[in-house]
Amino acid sequence: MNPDSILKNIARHITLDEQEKYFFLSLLQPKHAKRKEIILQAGFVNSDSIYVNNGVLRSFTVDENGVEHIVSFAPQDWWMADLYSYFSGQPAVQTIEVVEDAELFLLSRTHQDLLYERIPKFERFFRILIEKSLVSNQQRIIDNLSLPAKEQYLKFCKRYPTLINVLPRKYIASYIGVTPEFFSKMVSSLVKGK
Amino acid sequence: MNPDSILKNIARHITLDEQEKYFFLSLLQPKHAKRKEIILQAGFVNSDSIYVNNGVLRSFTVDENGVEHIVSFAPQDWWMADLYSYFSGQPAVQTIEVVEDAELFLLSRTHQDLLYERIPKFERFFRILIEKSLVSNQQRIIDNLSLPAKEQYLKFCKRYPTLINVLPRKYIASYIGVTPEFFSKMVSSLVKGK
DNA sequence: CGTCTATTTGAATGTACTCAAAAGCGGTGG
DNA sequence: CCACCGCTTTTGAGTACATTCAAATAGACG
Repeated sequence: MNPDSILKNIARHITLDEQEKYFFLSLLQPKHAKRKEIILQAGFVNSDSIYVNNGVLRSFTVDENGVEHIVSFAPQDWWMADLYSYFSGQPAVQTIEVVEDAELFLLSRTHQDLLYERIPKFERFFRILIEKSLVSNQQRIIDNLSLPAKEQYLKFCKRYPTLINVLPRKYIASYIGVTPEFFSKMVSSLVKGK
Repeated sequence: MNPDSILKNIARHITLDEQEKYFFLSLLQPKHAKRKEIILQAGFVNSDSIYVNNGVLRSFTVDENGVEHIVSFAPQDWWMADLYSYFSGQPAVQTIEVVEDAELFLLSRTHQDLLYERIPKFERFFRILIEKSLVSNQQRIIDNLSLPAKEQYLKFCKRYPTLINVLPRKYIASYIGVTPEFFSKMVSSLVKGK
């Protein structure tokens, strides 16, 4: 499995020499995973940060009525985890599942701590990741409060153009927070004009 | 203005000696602010982290129809900022306003960087703060997707018991994402029994 | 006491949901 | 290659949740 992409991902924020690169890569656990495969099951502790080398993941919760709610998608070059569980050590509230066959790199919490110790720059790297997630989560909350479903969908299209034709529509519906039925009607009303 | 509370806040995550405490406090700018006062105006760059020594703040955005949407409240002992602006240096999307007369400590970005340099432990402190915000924001997104307005309100009551009788109801309505009119009907239907 | 703002109430409307059923689509095995 | 199965998407009717607009009522403060 080719680690070029993850090294490039890191190089965007911090600079590593050859030895550091090597050490970092030695901490990763590569994993191939097929569509529908569960990477993390809600209720279990999430002890890995997951990097998506290619493929697509989704994370979701299941409410008391058994309805799934998609929290986020992770396309190529994204990191994913149930951060609540990851930070607190408590059982995860989210499930992480493969949407499109994927090559992943797993970085365990233990290895991550080791990494911080040996190459403190990585503190900075992951801090920046977290900062960015926080900002984008906040923006999502704002959109949720401000925008009707239609506009949230349009925004989604702009933001994840590569995902629109890859994801089942019902996943997009769930992400936006509407039923698949309503989503279908909404999209067809958009196409027809207005 | 008494800095005991902010020192206790920090002591929850990192340990400081007397000299470090003194240095930290020297970087803070105390500020008294009255109800309705704007601490940060959307459109301007947010270059301070704001600690609420007492009183209450709110942050909100204004949509294209001029409707306010409350992103978060900061009661006593909380930190607040427009993190998008703070991290990126771009104009803020949120406005921060005083809800109850407040005593604040402002920590400028410059001073915060100085702090990181002189007392690296603070990197850890603020990283933990950000991690916690991220987790709670994610939980809010999940609630938004999963729960009807009624249950979101009940959850809000449990989570911020001290705020319920302090905040104007229309602020809580806005935070939850409903109109004040609907909120009023919803609450009275809850009181009457189901 | 009067003014300003927050809250409540009501009627009409719109947005989104539920349930049921039909239609589409992709893969698999005969 | 076609028929069937399982799953996704669409369609429609009826319903529930939430909004808008207008107006009345209640509170807070000078």
